[in-house]
Amino acid sequence: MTGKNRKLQILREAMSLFSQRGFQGTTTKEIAAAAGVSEAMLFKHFATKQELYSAILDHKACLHDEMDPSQVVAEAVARKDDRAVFEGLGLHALEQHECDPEFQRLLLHSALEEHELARMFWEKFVLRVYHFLGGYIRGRQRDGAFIDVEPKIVVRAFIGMIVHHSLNNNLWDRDRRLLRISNQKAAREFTNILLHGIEKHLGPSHKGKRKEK
Amino acid sequence: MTGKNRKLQILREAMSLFSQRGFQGTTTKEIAAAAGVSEAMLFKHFATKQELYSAILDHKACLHDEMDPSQVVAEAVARKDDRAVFEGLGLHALEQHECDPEFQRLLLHSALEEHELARMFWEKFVLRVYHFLGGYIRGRQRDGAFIDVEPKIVVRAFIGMIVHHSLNNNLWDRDRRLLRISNQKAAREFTNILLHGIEKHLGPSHKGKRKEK
DNA sequence: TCAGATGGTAAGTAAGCACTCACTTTTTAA
DNA sequence: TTAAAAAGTGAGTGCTTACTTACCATCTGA
Repeated sequence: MTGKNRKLQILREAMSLFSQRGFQGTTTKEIAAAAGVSEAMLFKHFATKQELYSAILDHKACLHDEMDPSQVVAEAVARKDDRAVFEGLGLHALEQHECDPEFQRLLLHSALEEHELARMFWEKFVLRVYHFLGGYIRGRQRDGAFIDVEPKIVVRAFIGMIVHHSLNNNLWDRDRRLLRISNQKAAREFTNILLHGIEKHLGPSHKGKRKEK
Repeated sequence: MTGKNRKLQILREAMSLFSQRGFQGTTTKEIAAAAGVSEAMLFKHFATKQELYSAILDHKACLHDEMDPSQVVAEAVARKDDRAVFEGLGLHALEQHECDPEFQRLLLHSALEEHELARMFWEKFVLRVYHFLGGYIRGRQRDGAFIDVEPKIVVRAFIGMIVHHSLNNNLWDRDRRLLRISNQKAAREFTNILLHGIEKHLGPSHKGKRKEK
C-alpha cells in the first residue's frame, strides 16, 4: 500500500478510536492494530500521538470550510420563508450529526480535554452560524415579522433544541427509549415551537397575560 | 485526621480531578497529592481506582433523590401558571449547573466513557423530568391551553435550550464571548420563546401561513 | 544489476501507571 | 501504663505506555 493511503487509513482509525475512547483512553498500539500496521509504521507517519490529533484537525478543517450554513438555506433566505430557513438548517444539522456521530463525540472529548480542535470548531463554525442566523433574525425583526428579542438568544434556543436532540440520540439515549422521531419531524416540530410557541393563540382578545414589567 | 473525613476528602478531590481530566486522564498519584496523602493511604480507603468512581456514584445518588423537579415548581403547577412552571424549572437548572459546573463535566465524561454514573443519572433524573414535565404539558393540552404537540418533543425542546445554554457557559464559551446574559434573563426568554414563539401574532386575520399538509 | 528509495517490522527502552508491602507514628481505651 | 487499633508512609513490583532502533523485503529507474 502507498504511503499516502496508509497515512490516511491510520488517521481514520485514530479518529474513530479517539471519538470512542478519547485521546488519553486510546493507545498507539490500538490505533496501529486497527490500521493493520505495526506501531513503528505509525510513528513513521506521525512523530507523536499529539501530531495525530493535530492531523485530525487539519483533515477536518478543510471539510468545514465548505460547510457554510448560509449555503444550505440560501434560497429560503432569499424568499424570506422563515419556516424553510429554520427547518432546513435544523434538518441539515440533524442529518450531519446522524451520518457522522463520531465527529460529535470527538468534539465533546476535545472540548473536555480543552484541545485545539474544540476551539477551532467554535471559531470556524459556531461563530459563523450565530452570525448568519442572528443576521437573518435581525432582518426579519426589521421587517416586523419577528418580536423584539435579542437575536443571539433565539439562535441559542434553536441550536439548543437541535444539538441537544442530537446529543440525546447518539450519546445519552442511543436506543431512543425516551423519544423516537425522524429528523424531519424533529426539525419541523422544533421550528414550529420556535416560530409559534406552544400556547394557543386566541387572537387579540387574549387573556391579558404578558405581565412584562 | 479521622478515617471518615479523609475518605471524604479523597473522594472530593477525585471528583474534582475526574471532572477536569476524565477517569483515564487522572492518576491515583494526582488524587493522593491533591488530598494531601500518600498513594498507599488512598488505596487503604479505596481498593481500586474504579471503586473511587463507584463511590462518587453513591455519594451523588443520595443528593439526587431530594432533587425532585416537581418540588421546585409545585406551587406554580397547582396554579397552572405555565410561565412560572417553565421559568422556575429552567432557572433552577441553570443555577444548579452554574454552582456545580464540575458535575456537568463529570456527567459528560462518564457518558462518553459509558460509565454507570451516566446511566444512573439518566434513569434517576432525566426520565423523571420528562415524565413530570410531559405530564404537565399533557394536562394543559387537555385544558385547551397548549397546542397539540407530542409533549415529549416540547420537553426536549425546552430542556435543550436550557442544557445547551449551560453547556455553552461552562464548556465551550466559558468567558461568554458569544452571549452573556443572567440566568434569570435566559430562563425568562427561553420560556417566552417556548410559550409564544418568535413570530408576531397578528390575530386571526393572519397571512394564511401554516401550510401544514 | 544494483543503489537507493519505499513500506514494513520485531524487539527493544525509559518513563509512568495502578497497586502492594513492610514498616512507623499517633490515638484510643482498659 | 500499655497494647492494640487506626492513620500514615517510602520504596518498591510488574505491567503498560509512547516512542526508538536496527533491521528486512520489495520495488524502481539508470
